[in-house]
Order: sequence, then structure tokens, then C-alpha cells
Amino acid sequence: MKDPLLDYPGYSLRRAAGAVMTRLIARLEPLGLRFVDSSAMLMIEANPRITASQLGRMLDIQRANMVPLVNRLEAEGWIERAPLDGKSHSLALTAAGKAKLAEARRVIAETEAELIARVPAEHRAHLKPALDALWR
Amino acid sequence: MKDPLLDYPGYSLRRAAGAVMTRLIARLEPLGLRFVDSSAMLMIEANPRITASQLGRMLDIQRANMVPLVNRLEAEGWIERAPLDGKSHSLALTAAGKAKLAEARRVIAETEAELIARVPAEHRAHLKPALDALWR
DNA sequence: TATTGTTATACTCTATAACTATA
DNA sequence: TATAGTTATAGAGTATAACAATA
Repeated sequence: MKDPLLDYPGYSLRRAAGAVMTRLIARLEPLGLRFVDSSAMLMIEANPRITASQLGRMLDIQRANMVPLVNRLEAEGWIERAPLDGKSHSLALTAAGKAKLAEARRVIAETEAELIARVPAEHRAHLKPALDALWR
Repeated sequence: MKDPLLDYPGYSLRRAAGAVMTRLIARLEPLGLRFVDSSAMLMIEANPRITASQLGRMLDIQRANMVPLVNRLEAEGWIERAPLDGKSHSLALTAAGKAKLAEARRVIAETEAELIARVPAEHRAHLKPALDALWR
């Protein structure tokens, strides 16, 4: 069976991203976390008092779609909102959120390590700069 | 604003794939094609008389989700079904399908060329082998 | 005027379970 | 028994439009 799609780097990119994401999502699921939850919590930890709109811009998530996400993180007790001014709220991790993020960071590190290990050594250093050129 | 996600190759992989797919989808849309339509038609062209189930396995699409896809391609007049045996049907491109695929191939080639052009020359040859190691 | 947070909504993609008919 | 095609359905993820309150 011929597979003409294998000639396209763009197709390899899509399939590789899908495979890696599937592995990561499967590992986050037992922690009660979606991929986007872990991304958001990493970003909130690094930027305390960030707002939902700022967070959405950095993660490339629409403002409207941030609402259920932030609501869920708050309902789980992982983040807290505090009024910044009359219309904005700042987000910060709670103690429970920091503990949950520590768990998430372990499975993320494990998945990233596997990713690197899969790439033949002679290509390894080239992967991230090549990828970053495609979207940054 | 700090962005800890930039340290993760897996995150770069996801964002790069998203960016490239967004560009390709935007170019296929005026042709009345979804990404999966163009993938399926390339595969059918290269493998005349392939069945929907075989196609699904190669594209990593569930058998059940092939039904509306194949129905749509047939309704557009781009593919034809022919009974293979009592339970299977073979798929093949029609003349209209081949013409549409020629259009699709042009925008795909254009998008792939841009992808390559974006990657700094010293990393180019490493990208596809690195990506393929992640899913094949 | 622009931005934040929000509600409502719709569409695509994907996953699962179940059924029929045929190999 | 395993596979092909199919139906129905549900859950994610994502996009758009609109609104009130505030900067």
C-alpha cells in the first residue's frame, strides 16, 4: 500500500504532534487534568496575578473559551481569583493547585524525555529550533 | 511575561502543527475541501480500489467516522464506490475528483514549500526524520 | 473607544457502542 | 470468528456574536 502523505513534512508534523499529545493526555487524565489545565497552571505559576484574558492570549485560546476553563480550575480549588480593578481578576495558584501542578510537571517531564529519546541523536538539537521557526 | 511552555519541545510541536494546519486549512477552504478530504483523495489516487476501512487505518480515522467523509466525497462527485465483494466497496477518484485533487495538490505544495522556507537552512534536513521518529 | 468578563450557540473532530451482513 | 459498513450518540475543542461594566 502506497502512502503519498509520507512525502509531506507537514503531514509528519501533524501526525507527530497527534501522537505526542495522545501520550501526554493519557498520562494527565488519571490526575484529573486536561492538557489545557496543565498549560494554564504552568503559566499562572510563572506569572502570578495574570488575568484570564492575558492567559488566553498566551495560550492562543479565545477569551470566551477561557471562562469554563478558569471556572473548572477554580471549582477544583486549584486557582483563586482576586479583583485587580473594577473589571479584571488576577489568577493565582492555591496550595492545592501547586501540589497538583507538581504532579503534572512530573508526567510532562516524563513525556518530554520520551520525546527526546525517540529522536535519533543526530537530529535532536535541530528539532526545537526548527519547530519554533514554524509558529513564533 | 514569562512563558515556561517555551521550554518544552512537545509544546513547540503542538503549536507548530497548529500553525501549519491553520494555514493549510485556510487555503483548502476556498476549494470546498477539508484537510481530511485532500488526505483521503491523495491516498485513493495512489491506491485505487482501496476500501474505506483500509483508508481509515492509514489515515488513523475510526471506521465509523469514515462514513460521513466518504459520503461527502461521493456526493460531491469526486469519488465512486464499486462493490468489491459482498461486504466491501472499492473507492476510486472520478475525473472531477482528479481535477479537484490537482487543485488541492497545488495549495498543499505551496504550503509545504513555505514550511520548508521558514525553517533555518541548517535545521531543514533534520526536521522530517526527527518528526517521523515520533509517530512511525 | 477599547478591553474584560460573560452568556449563548454552533460547528468540527473524535470516540464508543451496537447492529447487520459477509468473509 | 473476524471484518466491513453503518447508525446513533456523546464529548471535547473551538469559533462567533453579542452584551454589560469598566478602563
